[in-house]
Amino acid sequence: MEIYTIRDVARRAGVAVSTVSRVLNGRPDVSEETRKKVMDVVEEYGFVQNRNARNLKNTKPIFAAIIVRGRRNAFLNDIAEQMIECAQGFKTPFLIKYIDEEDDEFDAMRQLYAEKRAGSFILLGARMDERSEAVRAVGVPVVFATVDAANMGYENASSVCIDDRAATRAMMDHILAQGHTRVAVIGGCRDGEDIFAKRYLGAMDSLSAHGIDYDAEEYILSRFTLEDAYDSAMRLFSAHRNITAVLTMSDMMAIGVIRALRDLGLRVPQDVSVSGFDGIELARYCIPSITTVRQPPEEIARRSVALLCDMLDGGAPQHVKVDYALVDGESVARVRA
Amino acid sequence: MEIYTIRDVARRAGVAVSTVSRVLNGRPDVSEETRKKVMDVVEEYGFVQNRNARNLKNTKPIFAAIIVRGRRNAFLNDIAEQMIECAQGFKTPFLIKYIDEEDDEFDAMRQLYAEKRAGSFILLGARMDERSEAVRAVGVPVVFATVDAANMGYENASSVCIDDRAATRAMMDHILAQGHTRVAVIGGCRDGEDIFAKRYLGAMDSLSAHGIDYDAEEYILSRFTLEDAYDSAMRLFSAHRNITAVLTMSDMMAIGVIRALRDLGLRVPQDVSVSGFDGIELARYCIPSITTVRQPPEEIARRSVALLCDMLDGGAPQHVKVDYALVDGESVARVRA
DNA sequence: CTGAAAGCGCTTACAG
DNA sequence: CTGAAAGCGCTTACAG
Repeated sequence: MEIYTIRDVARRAGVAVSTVSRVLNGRPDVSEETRKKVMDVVEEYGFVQNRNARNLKNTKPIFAAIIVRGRRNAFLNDIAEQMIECAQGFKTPFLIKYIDEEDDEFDAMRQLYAEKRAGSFILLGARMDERSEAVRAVGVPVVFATVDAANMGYENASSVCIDDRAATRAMMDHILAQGHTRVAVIGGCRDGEDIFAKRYLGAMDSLSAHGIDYDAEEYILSRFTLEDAYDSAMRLFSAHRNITAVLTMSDMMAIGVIRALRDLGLRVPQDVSVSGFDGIELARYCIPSITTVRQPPEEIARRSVALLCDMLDGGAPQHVKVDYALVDGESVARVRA
Repeated sequence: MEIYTIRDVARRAGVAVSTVSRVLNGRPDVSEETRKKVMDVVEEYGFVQNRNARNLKNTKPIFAAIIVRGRRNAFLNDIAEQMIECAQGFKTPFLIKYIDEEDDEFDAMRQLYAEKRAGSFILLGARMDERSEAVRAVGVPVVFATVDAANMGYENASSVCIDDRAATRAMMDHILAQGHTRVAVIGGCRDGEDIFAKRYLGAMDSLSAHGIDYDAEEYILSRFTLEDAYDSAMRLFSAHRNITAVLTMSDMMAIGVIRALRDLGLRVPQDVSVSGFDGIELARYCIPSITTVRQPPEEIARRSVALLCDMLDGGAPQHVKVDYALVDGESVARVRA
C-alpha cells in the first residue's frame, strides 16, 4: 500500500496543497469543480489524512476531552456515551480518552492540554487524592462527573454526582428495614474525599442511627472485580457465618459476592441479602437481579456538559447533586426468622 | 498552565533542542552532566512531550497495532491484554487501537499505516465481509485472531482461532445428549466466512447427524447485547413454548436469554437449557453459571504474536487452530421428562 | 558528546 | 476562489 500525502494529491489534481487541505476540511471557499477534481484523486489514491500532522497544526483548544477511568467500567462507559449524545446539540466536539484503572487522569489532562487538543475536561470517575491538586495547576475548566468536588475549593472545577453518602445510607436503611442486624460492608478505599469514603460514612450513618454496632475493622476492602469480590466474600463468610446482609459499592462486586455465597451453599436473598451500586444494565439481567442504587447516567451526562459550557462562558464553578434511586431487585429480602 | 516545548527547555538548560530530544529519548550519547541539567528543567517546567510532533517524525513502522473490535467485548479485551503480556518478551512494542462495534478495522489499519505508526497488524474479532479485501491491498503482515482466514487466500495474513464449527457442533452434541430435541439457535449474521456462519453450520451438523429437523427460517438473528438477546428470547418463547434448549453464540447472549426465561416463569436449566460461547469470566460467576465453549485467551494471544513475528521474519502465512473446551456450567441439564 | 539544519504532513493567514 | 510560504513541535542524519 502506497502512502500518499496531500502533496501527492495536489500534484495529481493539479492544484495547490492548500486547496486540497480546504477541500478535505470542507471549507466553503472552494469551487465545486475544484472540489470534485480533488475528491476524485482522494478516492483514486485511497488517501488518508495524517492526523498527527493535522493535530500538530490544529492549535485551537476547542475540544473538551472526556477522560474515562477504566475501560471495563460499564457504568462510566455508559455515561461517556450519553455525553457524546448531548454534545450533538452543542457545537463543541468531544474527545474521549480512556485511561487504565491505575493511570493518572491528571497526566492524561496535561498531555491533552500540552498537545492543545483540549481546552477543558470532563473527568469521569476520578480518584480524589493528592494528585487532584493538578486540577488547580491546569487552570482550565474541569467538570468531575460522579465525583463530588464541592469540598476541594477548586476555582476552576465543577462537579456532578449523586449524594453518595445519603444514597448509601438510604440503601442501608432499606436493608435494616428488612430486619437485618448483622450487615457487612464491602467497598473501595475509604480515604479522603473519594466517593467510597462517602459511601462508607453513609452506611455508618444508618447503622448508628439504628443503634447497630459496627467495628471499623470489619470493613472489607476489595478491588472492583468479580474475582476480588468473590474472594473477599469467601473469606468473610468462612469466618462470620452469622452475617445476613452485605452492602457492596458496585454491582459487579455484588455479582461476585452472590456467587461466593452460592458456592458456600447460601441462597440469595433467602439466607443472605446483597446490595449493589450504580445500577448498570447487567444488574437487571443477572439472577437474582441486583437491588441497587441507581445513578442516572443520562442526567449526569447532560448536566456535566451543561456545567462545562457554563464555565466556558465564564460562569463560576457549581456543584450539582442529581437524584439517585433505590432500585428494588431480587437480591435483598427480609431476614430469615 | 504554561505549555512548554523542547525549545523552551533547551533555552533554559542552555543546550540545543537536539540535545533535549536525545535526553528525552534516552539516547546513550549524552553526558551525565547534560542529562541532569536537562532533566532538571523538564521537572521544573513539568514538561510534556507533544506526541503528535513525535509521531509525525517517528517514521519507522516498528509497531504492530492490535485492533480490537468493540470496547465492551470482555472476551476480546481479555485477549488483547494477554497480547500485551506476550509482547513484554519480544522487543516489538504494541499499540492497541479500540474501534467501535460498527467501525471498520480496515479503515483503522489504513489510518495507522498511513501515519507510519504500524507496519503490521493483529485484528481481534474482525468481521469477514467484502471489506476484508482491504487486507490484500495493505500488503503488510496481518494476523486475524479468533477468526479463520484460511479460506481467504491471503498472501499476507495468518489466523488463529478455534474450530468454531466443530466447537459449536460439540456443544450441540452435548445439548442433544441431554435428551433435548427442540433446540433454538440464537446468534449473529450467518453470512460468508464470519465465525457466526461457521457456528451456525456446526449446530446444523450436529442436528442433522442426530436426525433432527431444523428449519433455517427458525434461526434467530440477534445483536450481541443483553437487551437484544432478551427481546429475541421473549419473542421466541412467546411463540414456541415447546423449546427445551437454546444454543447461543456468546455468553452475554446467554445471560440475556436466561433472564427472559426467568421472566416468563421458566427455570434454567430445569425447564430450559441455555448454552453460551467464549467462556468469559462473568460466565463462571453468574447464576446459573453458563455452560459454554471456552476459547483459550492466553493461547490465542501467544500464538497470534508468534505468527506475526514469524511473518515479519519472512515466514509464510499460517492458519492455526487452537483447542476449545466445553465448560460444564449450571445452565444446561437433562431435558425434563 | 553537542549543535545547526532539514523535514515529517498538515493548516492557516496573507496575497492576489 | 486559489497559491506560496511560514510554522506547528519534534527527530535525525550530518558536521564538528
